Amino acid sequence: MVRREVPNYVRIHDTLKEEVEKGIWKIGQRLPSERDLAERFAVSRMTARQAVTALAEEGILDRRVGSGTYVASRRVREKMRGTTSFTDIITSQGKVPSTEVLSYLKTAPNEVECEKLNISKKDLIIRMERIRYADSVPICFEVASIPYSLVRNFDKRSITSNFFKTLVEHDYVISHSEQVVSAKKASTEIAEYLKTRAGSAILGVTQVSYLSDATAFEYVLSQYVGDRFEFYLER
Amino acid sequence: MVRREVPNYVRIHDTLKEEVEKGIWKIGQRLPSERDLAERFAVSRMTARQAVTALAEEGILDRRVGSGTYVASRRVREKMRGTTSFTDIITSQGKVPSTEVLSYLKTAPNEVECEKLNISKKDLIIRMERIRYADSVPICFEVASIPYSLVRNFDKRSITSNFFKTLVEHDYVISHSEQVVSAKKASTEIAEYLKTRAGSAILGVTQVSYLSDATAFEYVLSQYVGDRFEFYLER
DNA sequence: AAGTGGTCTAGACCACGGT
DNA sequence: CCGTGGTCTAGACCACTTG
Repeated sequence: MVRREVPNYVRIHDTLKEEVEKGIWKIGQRLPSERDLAERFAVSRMTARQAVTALAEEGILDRRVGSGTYVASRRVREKMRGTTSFTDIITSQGKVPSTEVLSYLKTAPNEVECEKLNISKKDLIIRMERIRYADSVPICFEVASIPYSLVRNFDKRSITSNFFKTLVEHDYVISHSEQVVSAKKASTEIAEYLKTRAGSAILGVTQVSYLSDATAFEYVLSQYVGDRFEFYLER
Repeated sequence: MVRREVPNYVRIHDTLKEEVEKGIWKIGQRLPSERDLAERFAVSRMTARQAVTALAEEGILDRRVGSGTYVASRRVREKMRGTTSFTDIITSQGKVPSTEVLSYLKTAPNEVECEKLNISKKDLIIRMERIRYADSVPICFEVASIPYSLVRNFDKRSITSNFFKTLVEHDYVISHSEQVVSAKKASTEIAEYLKTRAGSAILGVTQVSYLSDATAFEYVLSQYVGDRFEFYLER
């Protein structure tokens, strides 16, 4: 066996996923059987199967016993992704997302930030306030806090825009996030930022995101204008 | 091979899960290796592995390469369960949940109900309005709609209380649900039901639940008092 | 060095669906 | 009937941790 950096089943998974995205396999179309895929990739059926299993769990493929494996509908595929990023959600609605950075500070963490990020009061954080827009309409005000130790060597732009992507490019492995969703009323300050009235309904989301070693790398407090945004979830 | 109703790996999964719940394997304790489990259940390692894989994906077990498979912490296990039922959430906060049924009708569906439940205007539904309490404090007003065809042979009580359990007992297989979460303000009527002020913040959740054959079996519109309830999610 | 989980093989039999 | 996915076997080698 040749020395591999990536397991065969991951390679097959990625290849098939790419082929579905490129439209080589159309929605609803039947893929080659597991036996044929095994032959194509020169692996055993169990290995090909492991790749297909992952794709089916991601909602990209749909298995039917006795019939075959099919490309799942786009609707199912998008649903399976679950709550996606702000950028993705706005884009999928045919609108143009944008972000205004109101502030960007290197500072000492407050008590909530210490607790959520599991750091000490002596540590430092980057704290930034942003407003997110869809077609120039303000949708969300958010405060993001990031341990400074993690981003010491990053430039500002790689933190303020697509921070997740930056982390991945530096070989950090993002694991999961916890969210708490609640409803409240807009404060005068927030209402002004979001061009709505004080006391209007706000959807509040606090999110803590973790790396694979269980380090909390970001704590975000978001406030969405109630009548301009809603979350879709599936379980 | 003996005729099986249940695959071996499911049987092994269920047995191990039960043993973890009973405390036969304590939190943090190492389980027998996959090879030992295979021997114990008289199956191949791949089959034992399939059971352990499922348990690891459920967050019940924690695999460590080169070390072993361990019982995950309760915290992880509970988080993995994701948003649980109202009853579970309230109970876990040490409060007593209760439900008041305001109305229970067999009636024609409105347009939203037809769309969400994928039925025709000629079909009938059961529609019920309920208020849910934690320690006698109103938390939520909800309207639930269920296709009548599905519950023709059920008595009222088996529908109004723990409907999901009733379905399972009648061999229906519940698959998944879709939810949309939003924030709005309380109407005068809802505020009265929930003993709060008109215009106070409300967390709105609409949920459509599906059986394994993709039949929608329940559409629920819930309105939670914003300052008495919040949702926890993990992805 | 010994044991663990991660990956993989080259087969096999089954129930189910009709591509 | 024939091909499909679902399940299963009895091995194997690897990289990793050290119970």
